[in-house]
Amino acid sequence: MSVTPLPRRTAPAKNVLPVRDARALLKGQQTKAAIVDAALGLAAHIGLEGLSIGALAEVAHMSKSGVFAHFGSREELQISVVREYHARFEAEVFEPAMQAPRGLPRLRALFNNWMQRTSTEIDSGCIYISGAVEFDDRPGPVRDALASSVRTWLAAMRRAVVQAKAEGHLVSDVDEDQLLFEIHSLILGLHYEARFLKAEGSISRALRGFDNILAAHLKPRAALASKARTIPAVGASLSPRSQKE
Amino acid sequence: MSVTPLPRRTAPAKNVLPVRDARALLKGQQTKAAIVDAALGLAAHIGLEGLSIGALAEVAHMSKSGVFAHFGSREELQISVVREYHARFEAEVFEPAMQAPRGLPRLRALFNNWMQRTSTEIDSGCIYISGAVEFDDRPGPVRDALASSVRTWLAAMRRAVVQAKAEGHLVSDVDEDQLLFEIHSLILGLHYEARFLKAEGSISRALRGFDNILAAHLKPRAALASKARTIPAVGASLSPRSQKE
DNA sequence: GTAAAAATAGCACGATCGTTCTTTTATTTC
DNA sequence: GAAATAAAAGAACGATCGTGCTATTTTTAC
Repeated sequence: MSVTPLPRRTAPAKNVLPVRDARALLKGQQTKAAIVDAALGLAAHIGLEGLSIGALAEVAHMSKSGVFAHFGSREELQISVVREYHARFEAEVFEPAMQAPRGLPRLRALFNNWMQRTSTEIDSGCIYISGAVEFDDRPGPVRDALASSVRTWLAAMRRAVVQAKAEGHLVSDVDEDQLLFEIHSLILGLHYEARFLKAEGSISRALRGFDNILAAHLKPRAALASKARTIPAVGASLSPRSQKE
Repeated sequence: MSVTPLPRRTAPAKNVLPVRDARALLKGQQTKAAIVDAALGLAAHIGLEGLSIGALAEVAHMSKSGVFAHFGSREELQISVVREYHARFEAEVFEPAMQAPRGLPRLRALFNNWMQRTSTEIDSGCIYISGAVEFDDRPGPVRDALASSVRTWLAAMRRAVVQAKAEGHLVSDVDEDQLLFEIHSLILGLHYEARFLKAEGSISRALRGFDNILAAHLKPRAALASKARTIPAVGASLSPRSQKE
């Protein structure tokens, strides 16, 4: 909500057009980021559709019009929230898992982070799940942004499955789309049980489900130690290019 | 929407208090049923939270206050919708499956009907899934009604698993809660892929997932033909009592 | 038929919604 | 510093929300 003001630039650039980088954001960009942050917290609880500019202005300690001016429309605000969620998902779920060695370990890491993000964390309402329900019958740019982000993430998971096959950790006749579907389903089951039914032990059921799925496709004695450990790439991104190497 | 008026009773009962049964509903009850029917159709598309009395009045060709008078509050309307969905779910998913012989066949039938209800049918937005997302952070009577219905249904599915074990179709060390979780997850995955991502082949992926789950727990050569086929109970209900026998 | 009762419509209320326009304040540029 | 510009606030709009109250119409009971 409150963003500590950054120190002013002591030596202003000589350019006619001011250089605005991450360290010296214009005031407007700072507050916009703060608004989106607050909006994300709100949307995690009441959904993208429940997000109202009035309520957002209140938690951001601003006027309605002050908030509105940054986006121009409620739809643009919702899209900004989706984009921000995408960025955080990438930074907190995808990137840390890229540190794990390629193949099964990385797939496990991705699944673990995904589980945590979906059910355990504070403000853990998952926009990708609640948004899917809110926008499955509602075409438009918000739905498009949401679907695009989800597909990007699912594609990343799919690549991890393909790699686990390539590394010889999984048998070669495994259907990656089927595996992806079953894994994704477990996450949805976890979210449902943990957040709505408030059931105990959902995490361990999801974990066991993951093991059950993989058990059917594990190479009997995979050359887990024989393969050289690849050094994880820095600055990994959800886009396929950087996960390639 | 339109309910064909029932023929008047030709011979009115002699009782002081009129006997009102299903064949001779008071006008009010008829229109209330019609309203709830329209509300269910609306809620299937835009969710229980998106349901507004004004929009409902419009599709029901009534005035706002005319609709409102039947429920007294929006919350009561939402609860009525949940109850109606419960009744239909029981009639269209549970009861037909009870015709199948106890054990694995019945479990399969339940899953098949569940899949169909969730993804295939017209107006197929599932209140149990959308409602879970809308009310996971919102305590109150609507959430309670929703959770109660879902738990009743999940308990029925669980009994079917237990029976499949008792019938010797599944190995005896199967964890029914784990199995139930994984099956439920498949339904959620199907709903997500089919309704939000508009993916092709979701049904067959869910079916294959179901087979994969069961494959790990199937009795090698179960006495499928040796067991006597039990005659299905008439008037089966989601409540455990009537499924017992 | 008539009288009682139930069902529905009509109207208005305060609140909140997203949005627009104008004015004031804060920040940047020089 | 002053001038130019960006950011935020303020006020108001038409719409819609759920809900209450009062008529009017329709259905019941006799």
